[in-house]
Amino acid sequence: MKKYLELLAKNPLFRNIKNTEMSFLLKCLSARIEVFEKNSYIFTAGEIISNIGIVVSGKAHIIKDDHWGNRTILSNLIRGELFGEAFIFADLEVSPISVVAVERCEILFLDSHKLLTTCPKPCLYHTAIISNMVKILAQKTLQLTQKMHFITQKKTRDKLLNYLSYQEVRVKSKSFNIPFNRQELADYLSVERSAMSKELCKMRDEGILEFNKSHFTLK
Amino acid sequence: MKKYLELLAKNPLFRNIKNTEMSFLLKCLSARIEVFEKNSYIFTAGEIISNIGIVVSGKAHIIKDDHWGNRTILSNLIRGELFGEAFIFADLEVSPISVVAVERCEILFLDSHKLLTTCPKPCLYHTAIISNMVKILAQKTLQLTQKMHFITQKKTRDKLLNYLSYQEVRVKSKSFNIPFNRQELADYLSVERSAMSKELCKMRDEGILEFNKSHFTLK
DNA sequence: AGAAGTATGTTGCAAAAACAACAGAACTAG
DNA sequence: CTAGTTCTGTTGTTTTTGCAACATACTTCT
Repeated sequence: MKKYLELLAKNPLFRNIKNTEMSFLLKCLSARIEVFEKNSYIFTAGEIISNIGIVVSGKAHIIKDDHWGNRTILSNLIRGELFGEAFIFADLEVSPISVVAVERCEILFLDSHKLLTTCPKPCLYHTAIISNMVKILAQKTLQLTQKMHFITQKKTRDKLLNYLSYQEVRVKSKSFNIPFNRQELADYLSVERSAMSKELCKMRDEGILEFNKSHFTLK
Repeated sequence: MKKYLELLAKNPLFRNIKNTEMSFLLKCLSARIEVFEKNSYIFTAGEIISNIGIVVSGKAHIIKDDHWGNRTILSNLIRGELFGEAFIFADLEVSPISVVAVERCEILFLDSHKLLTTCPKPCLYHTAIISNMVKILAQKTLQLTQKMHFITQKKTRDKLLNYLSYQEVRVKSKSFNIPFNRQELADYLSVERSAMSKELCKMRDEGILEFNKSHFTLK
C-alpha cells in the first residue's frame, strides 16, 4: 500500500488530510488494492455496491449495456479518478452501471460503509472527506452536463464538433489526443461508428480538422 | 419568510436541523424569496452565480439553448428542488445553463458564499448542510445518468419507451402524468416534436400505450 | 361567446443516420 | 516473419429523423 501513498495524498478526496495521517486513514477505510486485466469487469451492473473505487493505474470506462447489446460509455476514468461514489451516497443498493478495465488496472477500494458512518470517536478526516466529496460530486455533475451537451446535438457532425472543441478548450491547444479509439468515441457520443468515421473524413476533406489515430488537430 | 418554514424544514438540504433553528439559519444564509412570472429567466447562462435556488412553489426547467436556437431541457424542477448547487460547489464562476420559470414561481435564494465558508464560530448547521449536500448531489448524478440512458438511445421510439417505462417504475403504476407537454418532452429527449408525435401515435395504434395530453398509460 | 393564441397531430419531402458487409492497414502473439 | 486479430475507412441500401407547412382541437382572455 505504501507505494500508492504519494498518489493518494494528491487525490482530491484526501485534500486537507496530512500525509502523515494517510496511512492510518486508509487502514480505517479498509483500503485494498486489486488488479484487473484488460477487458475485465471491475463492477457489474446489478451487483451490490460495497466499495468506492479509485483508479490507481490504468484506464477504465463506466459503461451501460442495454438489452440489445448496445454499449454507452458514460465516462472515461483515468488515474486518480473515483467511481461508485454517487451510488454509495445516494444509498443505492445495486449498481445501475458497469465499470470495465480498458487496459490493465490497479484499483483501490474503500469500504463504503466505513465512509458513510462516522468513526466511534469524532473523526476529523471523515468530515474532511465529506467536504471533498461535495466538490467531487459537483464536478461530476458538471462533467455529465457537459457530456449531455454533446449528445443532445442532433447531427453527428455537431456532436463531434462540440466534443472536439471542448477538448481544444480543455487542453488549450488546437492539437490533442483523445482517450478513445473510433468505436469508443462512437459509443461515447452514441452514434454509429461507420457513420461517424464517414463524417470525420468528410470534415477532414473540408479542411476543418486533421487526425491520425486518436490525435486530432482543429483548424 | 415564516410561511415557508414548514416546507423548508422538510427539505433534504435541512435534514437533521431542528425546526427551531431554521429561522436563525435562514437569516445566517441571507435567505430571500423572489417571485418569477411564467417564462421569465431565474438564472441566465453566462451570469455570475452567487446563489443557490430552491423552488418554493411553481415549476421551472434547467435548460441550455445553443447557438442555433435549439433548446435542451436538462431537468425539470418541482417544488422543493434545488438548482445551482453543482456550480457553486465546483467553484464555477458563471453559469453554463439557464433556469426558466415554466409557471409562476417562488424561489428561495441562499447566499452561496455564506454556504461555502464556515461561520466564525464553529457552526453545526453548516456541517449538517454539507452532509446533506453530498446526498443531494449524488442523487442528481443518478438522475443525470438516468436521463443519459434515455437520450443515448438511437431511435425516438426507444427514447420514449425508456422514458415512459422509467416513469412507470417510478410511480409504480402503468398510468401516470408526465411533467411536460409535447414540445417540452421533445426538448427533454432531444428529438423533433413532430417526429415524436408521429412515433407516439404509431405506438398508440399498435396498442403499446394510450395517452391523453400529458397522461399516459402503458399496456 | 368570440377571437387570438397555443398545443397537438398530420403529411410529404429531403437529409441524415443506422446497418451490413467488406477491404486494407496496423497491431499482436507465437 | 507470419497468421490471426483488431482497427479504420468505404460503399450501398434501408430506415429513421428533421424540417416545413398546415389543420384541428383546446385554452385563455376580454
